[in-house]
Amino acid sequence: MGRSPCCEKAHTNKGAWTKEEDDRLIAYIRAHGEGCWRSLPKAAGLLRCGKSCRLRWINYLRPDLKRGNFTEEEDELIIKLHSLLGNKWSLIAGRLPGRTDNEIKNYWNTHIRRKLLSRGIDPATHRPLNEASQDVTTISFSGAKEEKEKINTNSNNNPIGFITKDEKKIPVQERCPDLNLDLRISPPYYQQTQPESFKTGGRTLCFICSLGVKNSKDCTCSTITTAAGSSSSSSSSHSNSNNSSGYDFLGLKSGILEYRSLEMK
DNA sequence: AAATGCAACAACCGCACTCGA
DNA sequence: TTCGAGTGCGGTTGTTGCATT
Repeated sequence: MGRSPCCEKAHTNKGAWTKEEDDRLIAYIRAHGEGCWRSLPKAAGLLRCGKSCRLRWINYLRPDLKRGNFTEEEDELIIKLHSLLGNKWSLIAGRLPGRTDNEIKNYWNTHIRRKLLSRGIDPATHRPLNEASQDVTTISFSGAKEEKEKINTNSNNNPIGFITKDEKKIPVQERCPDLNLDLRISPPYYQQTQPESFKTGGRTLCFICSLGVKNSKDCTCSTITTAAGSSSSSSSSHSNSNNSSGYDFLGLKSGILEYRSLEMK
């Protein structure tokens, strides 16, 4: 039993949008608001798939979009965020008002990658190119489960986590080359050493929450607060993450951009 | 002027996640 | 608890326009 198609492909237009289609979509969303993308095309009189309408609106027609070239500040911010978040374009876009994930992704692939390469930096690892092949232990958040399964699968044949390639055994170390946080695994020390700005109202935020991600399955606030002797829940940490004493991620509150949550558009 | 190569970006596709019945 | 619809995300492809030969 396969997945049902998102739309009836036989009667939908594809390719570039016409001015008339754009106008219809804008008019419909102005009148009825966003949402119900599947039923929108029919209601708006468009021969388009709902996903296509959503994409067109989000990436091109939304009134709050900032068109035009990226500034040098935006460039640097994207690089910093990419070094922290990897290819999480929607999260990166959440930090750049008026920019979309698609736009940033395209810009990264066409401009920034080359810019970093010309600086001698590997765009995937944000390390000097000549260091790229060195042993690096990285931590992945999103793919941790899958990677664990892969490793378990591999371990059926080689329990120490080696993969075989062209008769060579290569240690599996760089599991997420695009998210190199240059972190080291060590006993927790945040209780003593974390700067005050990393805490909210006396509570400590996990890394995920410090990024502004809400209700993430990767959130470890409860673990941390327990460890810190607090009885507060992770949600209370979340609710405090935007207050005046919240973590100033990348100095955004006081720096280039105003702090805003990473809630999706 | 025509052919070709390349960069930029809009759009598509498939998978994963969330949520309600 | 399960399942399906709806939606979001990231990777990839297709199209267009400009530069070069």
